[in-house]
Amino acid sequence: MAVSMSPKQKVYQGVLQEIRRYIDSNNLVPGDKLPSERDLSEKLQAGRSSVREALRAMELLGLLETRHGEGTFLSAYTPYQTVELLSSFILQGGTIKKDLAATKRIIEKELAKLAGRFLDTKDLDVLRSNLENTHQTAGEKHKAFFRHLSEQAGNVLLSKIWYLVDDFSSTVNAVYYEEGFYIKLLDLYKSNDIDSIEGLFNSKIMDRDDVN
Amino acid sequence: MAVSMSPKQKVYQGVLQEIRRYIDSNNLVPGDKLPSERDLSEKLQAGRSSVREALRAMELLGLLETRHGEGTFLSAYTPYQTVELLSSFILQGGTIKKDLAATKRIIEKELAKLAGRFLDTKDLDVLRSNLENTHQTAGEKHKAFFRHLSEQAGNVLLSKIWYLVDDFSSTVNAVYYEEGFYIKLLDLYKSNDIDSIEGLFNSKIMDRDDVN
DNA sequence: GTAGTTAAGTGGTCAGACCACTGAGTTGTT
DNA sequence: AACAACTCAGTGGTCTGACCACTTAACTAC
Repeated sequence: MAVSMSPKQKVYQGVLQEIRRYIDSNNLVPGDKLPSERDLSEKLQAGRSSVREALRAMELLGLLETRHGEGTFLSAYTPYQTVELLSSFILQGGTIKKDLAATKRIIEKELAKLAGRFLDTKDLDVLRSNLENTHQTAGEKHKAFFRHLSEQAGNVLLSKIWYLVDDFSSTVNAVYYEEGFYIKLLDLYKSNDIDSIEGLFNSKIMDRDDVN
Repeated sequence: MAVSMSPKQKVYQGVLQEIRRYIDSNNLVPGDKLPSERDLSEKLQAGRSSVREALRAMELLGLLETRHGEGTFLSAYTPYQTVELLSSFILQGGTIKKDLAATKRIIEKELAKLAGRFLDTKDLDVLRSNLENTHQTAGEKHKAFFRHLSEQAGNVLLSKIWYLVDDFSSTVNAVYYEEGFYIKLLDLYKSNDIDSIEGLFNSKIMDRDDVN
């Protein structure tokens, strides 16, 4: 366990850092292969079990994917397992819930404004037909709606943050806006009135929380 | 490895489920103690290392807390450390650099607006004297300024996100605004004109990037 | 050439051994 | 009796070495 560590950090946490550094310095992208567990164990001078603890944790977070007999691969962030696990621990505190909802709304507002500059008629059609889809719940529609917006916003970082916050938010409850909200937003897009988006999002609370 | 499992589920995932079920059926609340690793290992007929992989993963998610020599305890779910880890991964990648400044500005804007509702005269004095500190670079002043604001904003999650974005941003170049910007913001606070903050941040580009 | 076999590499899992830390009981001193 | 020091069982932290299961590619036999 020679992974450098200042205080009483656990070995697996040190391994976590090292793996992160490795990914960074080698410019690995999703799909790329990581060294084998035995390799890592030797290079980092840590037991294989410690290396595995780090890898398993990262796997659960959706950061990487392991294929038996093949190896461990960096994966695009797919939070499925995380969501599923976290969702069963919902009972907790109000502060977090409040922060999540507020932060999510802020980010969605800004994504909406950013995207507004790039949306064309086709995009608006997609968004509208998405709202009319009867096979989705309101929560799913919301997600699809803003996913599309985030793709058009031209700010990858903000989009990723949205994914993250939205994901965590989902573990608490499905948050979406009242139906008229999306319509109004589309109207603003159509009339190219980007400046009014701020006001729309700041208008009185219109969130809906699934009872869950 | 007798934890019931349909397909080729890994043992640690089965353990995860069982622990979840245990918590549920025993009505454990944050602070309660879980069975020891050896107990779980025996009860679930799984190797201790597998049990540990599950526990470590849950720990990383912030679902539980382990105290050396004492045991493993259920903890209140705080997504913040997870956010931190995931963010560090999200922040890797090429095109993101150019989004950093924009995202940072957005978050700072919202923090400024949120904090505006809570700032008192003393806070304003602190902020002002901070600007007049001659021992700091413009980048340091900026950081201190918004750190204070983030503390007053009352949204821990958004603050955390700011920290991360700001940190990463620092590794690229020091980003701050022109001196008049902060003064104007303080004036808006003094006159309690929160609504104009949006406009201030959206006004023409006035960022300064250190060449670094 | 193609099908089947083999071997190396890799993740999956387990058992057992120590170490380090905590807390409660035990002992010893005053 | 009160308090300090010690002891020890319980628990997490870590490592090692051993197998098993799966994948891939090289090799062999036809």
